[in-house]
Amino acid sequence: MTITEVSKKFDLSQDTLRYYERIGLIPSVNRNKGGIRDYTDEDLKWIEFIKCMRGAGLPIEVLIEYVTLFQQGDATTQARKELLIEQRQQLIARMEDIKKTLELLNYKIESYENSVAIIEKDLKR
Amino acid sequence: MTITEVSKKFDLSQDTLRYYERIGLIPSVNRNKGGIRDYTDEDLKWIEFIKCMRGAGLPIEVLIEYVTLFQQGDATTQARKELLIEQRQQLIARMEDIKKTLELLNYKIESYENSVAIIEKDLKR
DNA sequence: ATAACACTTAGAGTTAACTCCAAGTCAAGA
DNA sequence: TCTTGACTTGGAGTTAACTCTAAGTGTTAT
Repeated sequence: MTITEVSKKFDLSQDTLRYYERIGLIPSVNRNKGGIRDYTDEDLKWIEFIKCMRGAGLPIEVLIEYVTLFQQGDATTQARKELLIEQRQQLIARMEDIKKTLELLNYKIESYENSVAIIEKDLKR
Repeated sequence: MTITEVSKKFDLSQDTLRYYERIGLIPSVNRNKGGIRDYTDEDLKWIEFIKCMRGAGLPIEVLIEYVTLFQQGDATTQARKELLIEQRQQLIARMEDIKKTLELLNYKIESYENSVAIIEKDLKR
């Protein structure tokens, strides 16, 4: 699969895909005779995983570490697991923040609804 | 209340507090005779609100717009309400992303648990 | 064969959100 | 009086995560 196809499939710019590869956020992609990237299914799996994690806000640095550990083989499974558990904790905390903020937003929006209602009542007088 | 006290109360650096004021993210704070900031309860309310919103990731630009609208008075209540509704939408979307990612993380962690279990079984042979 | 186009690399530039720094002011204590 | 320390301002520097540019190569359509 070419970079153009991958870019469309995942809605990531070609620049971003090359950048991710350059910094080691995805394992390096094979080139064909002409030196052009040819993504394998394995590569696509990585991209999907990384895109999901980035979408939730996991830092690139942490994800690079995960990929690096992965490439070091079976000796690092424990470390990888711990890394994921740590990130899960962070995500749960983020979710709590968002929930709290959503409640406050709901409350504020409701009060705006009430005050708008009052203004409208005023207009009808 | 002095900037030191506010900084401690909300766990925001003095630099951040001054920065927020400078860019109009909080309405400007009164100074005493010596030119030193003296935060009112009203100011604290704003800081608490902004801190909550920033904690959930609302962009500074949007929050500045909200503060600006607020300072323009009652004519902007409708616009402010719409702004909050829009941001609520965004937050709900963020939350969905995080939920999806949490599920994937849970699944991955579980598989690491299983593979570790297998390794341990191997060791016992 | 030549033009058009997608691709390559290395490296510079951008954006958001701080964070730090320098130079200066002012009140309070030794 | 002198020094200490918290504060002031304006502006420069930093970090993360892209995003863009330039210069060059290789494949395809006319």
